[in-house]
Amino acid sequence: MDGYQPRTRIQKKNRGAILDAALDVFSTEGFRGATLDQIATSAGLSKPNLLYYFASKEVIYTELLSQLLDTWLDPLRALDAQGDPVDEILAYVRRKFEMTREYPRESRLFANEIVQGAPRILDQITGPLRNLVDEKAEVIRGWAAAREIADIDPHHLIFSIWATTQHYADFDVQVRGLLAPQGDEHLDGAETYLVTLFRSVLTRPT
Amino acid sequence: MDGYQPRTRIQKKNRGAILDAALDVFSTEGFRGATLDQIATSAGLSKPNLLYYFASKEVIYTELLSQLLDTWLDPLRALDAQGDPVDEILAYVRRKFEMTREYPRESRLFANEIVQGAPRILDQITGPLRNLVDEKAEVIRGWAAAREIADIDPHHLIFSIWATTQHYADFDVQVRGLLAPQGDEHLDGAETYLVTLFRSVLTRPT
DNA sequence: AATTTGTTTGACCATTTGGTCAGGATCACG
DNA sequence: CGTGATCCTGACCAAATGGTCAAACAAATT
Repeated sequence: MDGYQPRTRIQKKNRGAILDAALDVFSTEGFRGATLDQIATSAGLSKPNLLYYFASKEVIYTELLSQLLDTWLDPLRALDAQGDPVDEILAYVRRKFEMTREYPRESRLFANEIVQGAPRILDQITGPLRNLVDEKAEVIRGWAAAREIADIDPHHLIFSIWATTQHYADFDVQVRGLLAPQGDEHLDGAETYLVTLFRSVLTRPT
Repeated sequence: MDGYQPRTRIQKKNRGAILDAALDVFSTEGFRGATLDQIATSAGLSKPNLLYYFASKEVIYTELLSQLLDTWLDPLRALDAQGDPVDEILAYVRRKFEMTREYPRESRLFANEIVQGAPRILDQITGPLRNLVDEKAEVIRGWAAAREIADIDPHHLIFSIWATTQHYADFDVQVRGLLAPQGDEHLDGAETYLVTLFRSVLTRPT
């Protein structure tokens, strides 16, 4: 997505620090809400110095987004048409959940972007994402047709997997507000519940 | 939440236009991303005129949020401990889905606020929302204990209902991008799917 | 050590933006 | 019709913000 290679050790360090700080700020403030000063300070740099490494605010943001999208699709890519249908889909649920657990900031960055109409990522959605989703939806449809899983719409199944897993990252503050004084333990309960939820609908008698 | 009563017909008209315009703008841009000029123009007023009706940007925003939260809770409030457990929960799913279908902008406004850490609504969440959720979760727990529904965690059930229904409003642009050239028809498929999903987990053999 | 290359900064700028204000226009009502 | 209340606007302001630039400073390289 971006041909840039850090040339020096300082570049590597500072670009990394900037992207990490930017992820913090963008994911909680959105693109417009974030300021270069915030990002710079959080990265331990001055604003002009930050702009020495990245040409503009926009460039930092799109860099983050494109880095993100790629790893974001990995769990779905790994869905194997040759495997056991129920196992494969439930394994996908688990991988997706692990992802939001491991990378909640990335999830929120993405959520911010989409909720606001995906102004800078729409082509990625109707392009690569759509291709992958259509491909895997076809696999799932095949399983349903062969009666290896219940007869359900693959796209809506995928949407519901995304929605339920990402919810714990994107709406984290609400979830914690409702479950306090629990800490992170609820995430284990969530995973168990979600696997049960999807196993139920996949294996439901028809 | 707000003791204001419009005194004249002009006030009624203009305050209404402002709130409607503000809902458009805030729900797609977030609080910081929205500008008073955008809202004023979209409402057909000048900026100073807008500020004649509302003291500040913040006031417009919080007015919207508090109006919203109240109606937002209605579907859950209607969950009746005396009714048939499965029917009650599935009816709740349908009501919640109707809500996001009818008020997608409100859903996105709320999503924006929560994703960004709920800075201006957190006390509403840990207060009224939490009370209601705890109350209804207790009802559901009772049904599960009486084996009238499967044994599942009520809170996670509620979260998954929220997540899946709101997904179609909050991630609307993504959903459409992946389902195009479909128009709004997918929403019927979504409702059918969601009812099936939750019926499956509620009635799953134990 | 000298020089080239890479890094950092303070000062600065133009634009955007939330908000103010004095005065003018319009409306409601006696 | 007159008058007080309501409504509206252009001009203005201070702060915030994305971004520039020349010059100082540090690292490598020879």
